[in-house]
Amino acid sequence: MATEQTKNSRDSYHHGDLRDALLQATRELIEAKGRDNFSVTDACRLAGVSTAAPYKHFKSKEEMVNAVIADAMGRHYASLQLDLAGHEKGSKARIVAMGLNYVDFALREPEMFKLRFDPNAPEESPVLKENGTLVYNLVKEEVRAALKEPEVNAKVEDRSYMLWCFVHGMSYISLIPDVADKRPETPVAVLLDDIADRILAD
Amino acid sequence: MATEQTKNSRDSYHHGDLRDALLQATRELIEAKGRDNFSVTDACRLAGVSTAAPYKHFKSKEEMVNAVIADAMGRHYASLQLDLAGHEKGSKARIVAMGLNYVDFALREPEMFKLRFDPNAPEESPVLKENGTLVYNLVKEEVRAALKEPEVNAKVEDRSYMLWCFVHGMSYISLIPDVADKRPETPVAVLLDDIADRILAD
DNA sequence: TACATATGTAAGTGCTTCTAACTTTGACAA
DNA sequence: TTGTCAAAGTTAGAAGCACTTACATATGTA
Repeated sequence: MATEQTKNSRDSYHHGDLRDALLQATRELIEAKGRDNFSVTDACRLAGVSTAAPYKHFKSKEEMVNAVIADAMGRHYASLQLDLAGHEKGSKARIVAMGLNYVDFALREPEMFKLRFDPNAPEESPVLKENGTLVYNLVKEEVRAALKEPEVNAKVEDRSYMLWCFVHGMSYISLIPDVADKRPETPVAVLLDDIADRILAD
Repeated sequence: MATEQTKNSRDSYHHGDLRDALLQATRELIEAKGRDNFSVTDACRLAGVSTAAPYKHFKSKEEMVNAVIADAMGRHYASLQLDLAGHEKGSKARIVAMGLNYVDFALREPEMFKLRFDPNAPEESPVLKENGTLVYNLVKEEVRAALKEPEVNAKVEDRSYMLWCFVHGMSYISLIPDVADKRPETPVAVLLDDIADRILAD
């Protein structure tokens, strides 16, 4: 009897969980064809509903995409927590792990990564700002501990920002087509370890 | 008599220099309203022609945008040459100047900067790749000289890449809305000088 | 069982990119 | 000076898009 109540497949007039289905379709389509080639119509086709259906769940295409970005940030944050768990707090290894996690996510979900930092309607999405602050505070706290500073002072701010700039740039550059010839042989993890030493040095 | 021949303003059936006018309109509109909100129709309105006119000069909207990006890269390269002129070859100041130039361009033409590194149809635009290689070779040569290495070896490759990652990330981060609270008080130029020391150190 | 509400559809508006067929203009050869 | 052609505009329209309105159907609850 209980199994009768959940009808996820499209065997009736009502979908069951269209909101999620649309988010998934949106994410897959954006990741497959790029932000510029995504259309709500395509997402509807994938979910098997009419083109008007999404507007019962989202105000606009923009809001749909923003919801997908927020989802991606959730996944990113979860994977970060997982990666951090294996390293001792205040260790350089932990900082390197954070950097690697950042780069890995960019490679895993390039379109999500790019959209996260260049959304169409930034001011509409305070979720992104909160998420960013949350993660960046984590970075600063790690840097503070690694530098053995009693508090997050100007020095910690500077070094944290340097690390972020480096890791962010490395991630973005990894996504640019045709830069394979510019990337050195040295593996990403080694480069990260190296730069961490340099930035954490006095 | 000679003045009669050049008719740049739209006082006749033929425009005179529609291609350039469209490129300028495209650039202005993208920079003003963002890549996602640019339409060829708008560019036509600005240039004062019908919506079919652009297709006598460009194959598609994509090609139009790519041409505008290529233009922007030309301006960027010119400004780089200008900024380099004032500094001695092989000096750290010259490397810092390159970084500052990069960040400045991103701030000056944010949409062009973002599009340059995330175009819609990358494979169609070998111009971008050539431009990138040209500039990056400049960086590597500067780093080689600063490190006093006889040639561009693995060490030079690594350090150049580190510098690029940092500067690229710094530029991108400067364009993210609502990160003012994360940016340290320390001026960009000082941070660049600091990181250059760290990356060029043994 | 009645009904309010949530969630779907069909149809249509106005915008978009891009094409096809036509018109105007300027350049150049006879 | 004039005829012809290619270049560079035009208008009209096809196909696809985001989104709205009015309507249909299902679900939960009194």
